[in-house]
Amino acid sequence: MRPTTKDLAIAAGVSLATVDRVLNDRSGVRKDTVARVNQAIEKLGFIRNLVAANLARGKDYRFLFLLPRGGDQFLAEVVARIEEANLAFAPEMMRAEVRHIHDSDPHQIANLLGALDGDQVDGVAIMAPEFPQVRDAMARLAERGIATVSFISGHISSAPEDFVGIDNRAAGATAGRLMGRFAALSPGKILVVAETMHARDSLERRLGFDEVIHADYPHLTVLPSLETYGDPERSARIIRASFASHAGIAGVYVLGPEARLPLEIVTAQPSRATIIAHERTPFTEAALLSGEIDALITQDPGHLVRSAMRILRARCDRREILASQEKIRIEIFIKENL
Amino acid sequence: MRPTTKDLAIAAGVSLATVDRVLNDRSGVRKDTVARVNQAIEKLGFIRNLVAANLARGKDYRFLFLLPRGGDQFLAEVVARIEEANLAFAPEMMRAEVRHIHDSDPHQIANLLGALDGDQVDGVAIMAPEFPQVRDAMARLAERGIATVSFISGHISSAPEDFVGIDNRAAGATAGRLMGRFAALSPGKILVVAETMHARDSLERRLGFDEVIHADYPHLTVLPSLETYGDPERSARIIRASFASHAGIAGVYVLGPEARLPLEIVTAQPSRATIIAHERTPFTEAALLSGEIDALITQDPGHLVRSAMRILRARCDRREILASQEKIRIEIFIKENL
DNA sequence: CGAATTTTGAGGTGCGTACCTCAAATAGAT
DNA sequence: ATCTATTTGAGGTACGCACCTCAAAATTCG
Repeated sequence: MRPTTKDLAIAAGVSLATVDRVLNDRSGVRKDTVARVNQAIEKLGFIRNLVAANLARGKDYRFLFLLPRGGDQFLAEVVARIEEANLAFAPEMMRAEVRHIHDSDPHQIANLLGALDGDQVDGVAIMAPEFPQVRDAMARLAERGIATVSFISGHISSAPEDFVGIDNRAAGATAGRLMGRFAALSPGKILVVAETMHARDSLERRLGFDEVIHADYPHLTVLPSLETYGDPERSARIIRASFASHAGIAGVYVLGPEARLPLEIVTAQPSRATIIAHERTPFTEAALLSGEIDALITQDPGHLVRSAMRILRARCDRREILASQEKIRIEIFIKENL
Repeated sequence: MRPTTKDLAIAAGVSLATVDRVLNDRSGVRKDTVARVNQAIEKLGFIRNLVAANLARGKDYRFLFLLPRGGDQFLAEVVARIEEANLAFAPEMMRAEVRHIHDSDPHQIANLLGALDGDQVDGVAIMAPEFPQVRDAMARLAERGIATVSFISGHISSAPEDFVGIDNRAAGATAGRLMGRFAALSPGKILVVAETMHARDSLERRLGFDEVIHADYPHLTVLPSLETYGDPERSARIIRASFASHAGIAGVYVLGPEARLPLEIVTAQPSRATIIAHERTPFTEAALLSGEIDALITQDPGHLVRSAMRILRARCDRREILASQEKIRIEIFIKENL
């Protein structure tokens, strides 16, 4: 049987009350007494029963996901996974809600974060670009005892366990390598399509992509990024124009999470270019199976969500996380392993 | 606040004892009373607090992993992940032990399973080939209230939630597709190396591999599988012989989880073949980074272990599992996304 | 040295459920 | 209607811990 607080008290020669004070680092215990209790913890291999602790505390964990407004399919997947996680984690007393933000308005985000009530929310996962104001607001939340993580995008410079997502540069490099290996050996041009290149994520992907292509596939020329701004007409115009003016387009790399728009236009072209896109959505999945696109670089939305919740919870409990479980992989999907 | 059993009792107009009987479906409750309680559950949206339930029951979950004897690096990874999972799941009162078996001796395995004591073990994850005796023994365990899952290999024909692992045919197909796309366009031969082709997993991988190559890359010829039997001398001999007798080997596909032996010999050959192997181990990882091999098809050992434990636990609690979390992915690693 | 302060102990209550006992109510059989 | 078997209720204890109070003990300070 696992040792309990009672065993600890006996072993340390103190009372239950003192053990309790040490465990929950409440004040009013002399340093050497603390040391004695900690020694007993070591010696007995005491593991605090979080289950019982949370029961006693009547604690439940309430988390908030701040996601950009706007409806790309990837985001929809994320939201669906949050719902799913709510079911899965309900027995463990965890709950998450989604709130949408304008991800280009740091002021609004900072305000929202500042207004959060520690009694209502235990942790926040924030998907937003890296604004100083947001960063500051997150720091202040931490001071008020509300846990935070950056989610999918932004603030990657922070410690790895403060960020739930992939290294976008590596993701771009992965795309680059696949493009290099999949595309024909003969010289050709690569079209890069993004919703916007203002997002740091897109820049990093492009960076990683270019790096690999330049280094190892000099016969391929990467064209300047096309930006769709999410506008169907603009997309159609600029992509068609590119195909028209550049003969020999060997590959298309669709950077952003919303691949549908560009893909519909690209696949309508007569060319037989290698196409690589990001994120697994019903649309990209179908396109991969039908052979319209060649590979998908993804991160698992379910994993992202659960990881964020587990990390937030570990923070609330001041517990270590299991790093290997929380590492988000850059996944490669082709038709066969979908 | 979430409704408790007390609220349920009031809402159903029965006592706590009766609610308890219904929840844990103990006998001694009339059908219509059961119905009344269930209605109250629906109406209040009662979610049973597993945390409190397990506390009250003083329950901990003790699982057993039956793994083949023998020391390939992949297996070592699995064992390491089990250790890790023990730490991570300790607060949730789950524990797992490893026991090694002779995976070619169904009799011994069946005996071992038959001798398991329901008071000592709550669930078993079994990694063994598909023997009828083992299957029967597993069925008998289920009758005695001990949960079972097939782990990584074997009994894939069972329901998906009885099997923790990947579809090896799809994994082979994935390898085939990558081989087809990575290897040069000119005709060439593909060497396939396995420890043994007696294992069903190997057969399925080969099957999937061949399927893709034959269908889409007719210029590639897949040679008969070489079997190393885990013997270094034999491996060296047969692999060198193959390289000597076949000019133009364009690719090497290493089937089994123990890639080290064949890889060391293959990479010593002067050829510049595309090399694809399975499983991520310190060795294959290094080989991928150094460029000696081109791609790795893997399943995440940590995920496998945690998934098995979560599934076993859900079975013990007679709970649904979250299928999307337990789906083991066929991962593709190249240098860039390692 | 005594007073003020800090540290510690003992004990209680509650979290939501499991599980047990004993008695009471109800149903079914004769 | 009487007896028996079944079903139900009331209440208690326990699980391991959090958190509270009050008093006793130890320590520090002037």
